Amino acid sequence: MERETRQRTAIRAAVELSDRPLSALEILESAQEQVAGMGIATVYRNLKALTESGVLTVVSLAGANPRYEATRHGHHHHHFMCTECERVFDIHSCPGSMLDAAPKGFTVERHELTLYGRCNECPPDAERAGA
Amino acid sequence: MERETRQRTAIRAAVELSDRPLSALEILESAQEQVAGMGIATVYRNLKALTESGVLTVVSLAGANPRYEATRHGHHHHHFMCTECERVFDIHSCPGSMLDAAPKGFTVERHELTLYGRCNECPPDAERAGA
DNA sequence: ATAGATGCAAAGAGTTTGCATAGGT
DNA sequence: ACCTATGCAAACTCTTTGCATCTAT
Repeated sequence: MERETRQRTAIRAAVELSDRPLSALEILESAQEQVAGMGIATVYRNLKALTESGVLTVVSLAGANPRYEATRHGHHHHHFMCTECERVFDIHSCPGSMLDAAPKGFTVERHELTLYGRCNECPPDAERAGA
Repeated sequence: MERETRQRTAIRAAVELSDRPLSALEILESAQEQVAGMGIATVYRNLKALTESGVLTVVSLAGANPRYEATRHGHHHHHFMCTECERVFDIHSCPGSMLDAAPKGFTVERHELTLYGRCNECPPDAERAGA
């Protein structure tokens, strides 16, 4: 990662200016607003490079594609995924405890907690039906 | 899902007799010990049918392929994935609390917690180096 | 006998990679 | 000018699907 290309700048900006973790496709669409015609391969290559250099962090989710966020959000947190719009949001807390709940002889290195539900823009069905 | 074929029986047995959740490939390999030449498509088709009929449950993991387990383990639990051998194990506890940690206006429907580390057969590097 | 299930191979989604060319430095 | 980064397309992994054939009932 040695050159400051328009593509790299746009990709980095897309992630760093977002208030939530973005998927590769969301990043492509956002970055294409700055650099029309950008290819998806460029996004993946840069996400990989920026992740390896520590600028970005991968957010792995159960049953969903990876999302990417700026590492500066880097204080250990978890995520919420909306089951309707599939957008992912940060949540700033952690069950901290119980991480020694693994069987004897097992060593816990890290953990991922993901909440699933409806975000504030996608009200649950009950609410849509009612008043 | 109407017929009791040798393939379906072997697939179901593979999952139900396992003490941990298995991936589609692990299930194929296990089931092929009973029915040589079984195809992976048959595994996927049966996993889908058995899941829809409630016999099996999908275990979605962050950053890994889905695993499958018998639904009878069905008392809400979480999982541990070994970062060395990639096998997944059940852990029978849950952070229960903090599930209202989502932002205002968000509704939590469910959650997934995954621990990552070394299982009892894959000791961490430190331990391998030392005595 | 009949209709669901299987195996194979092709098709899809998401991601990675090879190669010629464009573009930062 | 040099060499990294890009764009395109092909390759890859995991999963799904179409189709002819097999088989449980």
